Amino acid sequence: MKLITRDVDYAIRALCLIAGGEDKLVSAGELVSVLGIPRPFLRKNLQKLHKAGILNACQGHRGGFSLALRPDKIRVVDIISIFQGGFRLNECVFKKQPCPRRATCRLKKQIDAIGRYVARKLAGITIAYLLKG
Amino acid sequence: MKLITRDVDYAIRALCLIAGGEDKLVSAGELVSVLGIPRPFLRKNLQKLHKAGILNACQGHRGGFSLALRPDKIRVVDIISIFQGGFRLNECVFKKQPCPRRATCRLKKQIDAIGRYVARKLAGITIAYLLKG
DNA sequence: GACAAATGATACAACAATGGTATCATTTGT
DNA sequence: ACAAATGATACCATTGTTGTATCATTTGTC
Repeated sequence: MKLITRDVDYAIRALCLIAGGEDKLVSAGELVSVLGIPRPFLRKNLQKLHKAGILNACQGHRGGFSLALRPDKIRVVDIISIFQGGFRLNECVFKKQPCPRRATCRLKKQIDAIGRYVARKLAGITIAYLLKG
Repeated sequence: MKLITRDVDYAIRALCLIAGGEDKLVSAGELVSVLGIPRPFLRKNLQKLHKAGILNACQGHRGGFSLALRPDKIRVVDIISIFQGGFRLNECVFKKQPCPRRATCRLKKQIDAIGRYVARKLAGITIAYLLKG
């Protein structure tokens, strides 16, 4: 039950590095050598960030990636959404049926509230925030 | 990234029912017929709750389960711990190495704080609370 | 004591999610 | 033309979740 999975963690590290480059293009190769992360996995994940509109990509020789958004507009909750198809801590275990008992629905209400809190917190953490440490 | 998995959900429902029985023994069969849950799975999970000291079990004819603790002493966070071997929302993705970059550790601090908050909330939800809805 | 109804223990299996590989096509600076 | 980069896609290994199956043991009832 990890909040931050590997792909998300890698993505955040990569975004921090790319943000440090100040609009200079950063290639997957450079990121791999700095981060020590499996290259094909990182490449796949960078492509996802590109498709999601977080990164600009330039193909060809001397190509690479740069941020498509300002670092203070890139939020951890968005990265999680990209890699997990939306952020929810509280998917109902019973998708079809209505919850069989009231007690469980009372639980669901609490879990929903916790989920909203976590999402709000994760929306407050941006790449800019992580950089200025 | 579900906070409540099926086994935990089933366990909570079962505990609510058993708590309703007021120290009467409740058998797996009764729980199955009320909850509509796969019997062998429920049985396995009830055994876990027994080993964890949440349930008393009586073998033999007319046997079954009863609560080993008062309903206000059984917390959702404990049930999660039993089925997932401890509650943590924030396992470090890099177990061996220290976190390679400071930004990531700054993230970790935030995630840790969120994890503590969630654990505290889940410790506030007890079987007694769910029943008195 | 025999029997049936219950739990105890344990091993196995199907499925999905996570983490990672491999390959080939395409683009582009030199 | 060539090399260095990304784009697209398919595949694979490991792990966690969600069960199933089996047999042994206990115990109330006849």
